[in-house]
Amino acid sequence: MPRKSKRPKLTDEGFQLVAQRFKVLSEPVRLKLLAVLEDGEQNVGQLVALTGQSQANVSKHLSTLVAAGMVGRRKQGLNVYYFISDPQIFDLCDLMCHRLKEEFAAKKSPFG
Amino acid sequence: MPRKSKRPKLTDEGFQLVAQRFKVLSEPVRLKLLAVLEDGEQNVGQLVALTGQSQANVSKHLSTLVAAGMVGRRKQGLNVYYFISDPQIFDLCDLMCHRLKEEFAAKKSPFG
DNA sequence: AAACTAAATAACGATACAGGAATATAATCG
DNA sequence: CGATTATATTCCTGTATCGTTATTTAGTTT
Repeated sequence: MPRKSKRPKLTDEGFQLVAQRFKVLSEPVRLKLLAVLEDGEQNVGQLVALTGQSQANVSKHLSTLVAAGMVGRRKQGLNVYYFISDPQIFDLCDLMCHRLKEEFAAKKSPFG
Repeated sequence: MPRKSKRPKLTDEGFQLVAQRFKVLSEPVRLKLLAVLEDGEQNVGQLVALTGQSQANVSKHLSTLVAAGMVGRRKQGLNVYYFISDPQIFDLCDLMCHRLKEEFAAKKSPFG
């Protein structure tokens, strides 16, 4: 059955933009970075320690998140602090997690 | 500033699952297929016509969507009809689009 | 300035995935 | 049964991207 609420259809460019944005969230390390940053800003060294990823890798993923406008940066001395600049992202993650929780309701779940 | 609502942190496996799911939505053709299916079920031939993609490509993307549990299939004679099996997906897309609309508010927008 | 530290970038190999062309499967029709 | 139609799958090529190592840049300290 069709959906009730009519939604304006996107142009091809629109689909591409939305897809690009989903792609940013389609990487476990980036999701982990976002999750850590949800508790407050952290510098790169801290993020390396908290995620267990290499410094180079963390830096690259942070660049991606900044480019997507999801995260902001603030330089302070030698350190660079990153912070969530688009908290709406967590609404997306919540929705996704909610659905996954339903699927895993019966099994042993990776959701704390 | 930290977020107010405490959310349970995911395990590494959890992050991977969420990422996998976002990845399914990170492809313009798949988004277009979902958008078309929102108006009601369609068979592969119709989807090929409506998306302008090759039959093989449509078939492959549909497999991905089925594997992710987002669409279902129903065989009828020679035709196979696909339909949305997880309407919550559109909530995700709406959230994403809403955010993008804000960003594009001033410019010429690809959102009809 | 030289030495040191934190972070970013470059270069590389490996893997994943989109899309095209060709082929295979499956259901229908004659 | 053979032919035909709709869909799926296989094989291939190009491209993107993850992660590592090494290097570079920027800021600090002495």
